Amino acid sequence: MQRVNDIAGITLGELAAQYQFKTPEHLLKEKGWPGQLLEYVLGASAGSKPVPDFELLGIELKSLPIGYNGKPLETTYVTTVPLTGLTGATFHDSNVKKKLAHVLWLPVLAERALQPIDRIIGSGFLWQPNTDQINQLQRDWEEQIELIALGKIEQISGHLGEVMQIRPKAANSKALTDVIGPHGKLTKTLPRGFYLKTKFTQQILTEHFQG
DNA sequence: ATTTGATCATTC
DNA sequence: GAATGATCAAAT
Repeated sequence: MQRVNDIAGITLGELAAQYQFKTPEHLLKEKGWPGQLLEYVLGASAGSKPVPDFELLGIELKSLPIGYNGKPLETTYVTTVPLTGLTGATFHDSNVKKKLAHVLWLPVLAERALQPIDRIIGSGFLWQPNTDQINQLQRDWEEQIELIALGKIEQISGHLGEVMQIRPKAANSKALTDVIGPHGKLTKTLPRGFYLKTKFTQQILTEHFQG
């Protein structure tokens, strides 16, 4: 947290310069750059291993793009949606619950008009979901996972879920992976991910900075 | 080929 | 303008 507090207020460009990290002109082809820079600087176990960013602390790092109004500009990716082997799956054992058990939120002023290097790092904070938030996530998880388990994934779109939605998460719209089909047989579909709606992350910001 | 880091861009 | 759907690079 000391390192987090040390970088609050400076720009991504200044931080990248200090660590001799590359600085793209735009994020058209390096969409993950802000997160990768922050992981590197804060000492998160690099790479794309399916474990928490700070493995020994069990803490997940999430950068959160916000606008001049302080509100989130984008939904927040959580994890891949399991599309097979859902028999007996429960929210309690889900990757969603594990990922969100302990999060280091790091807001970044990231208006699109600002070049990536001019985006300003905000005040990061540790967060754990409260009972209400757990319950909201569980309801959304169960509703949507049930549809998938019943072979109805094609009925799922981004409008489902009160605070957490399922959307494509793939190289492109032609990528395919296994899924439970309408008649219980495996078929193919676009890989999906769970995303937190901005309503939810905004609530987290509000309760931290005003609560 | 998949997961993680997300943001871009079109649609509503 | 917000939300959904599409997409990109690195790491494994």
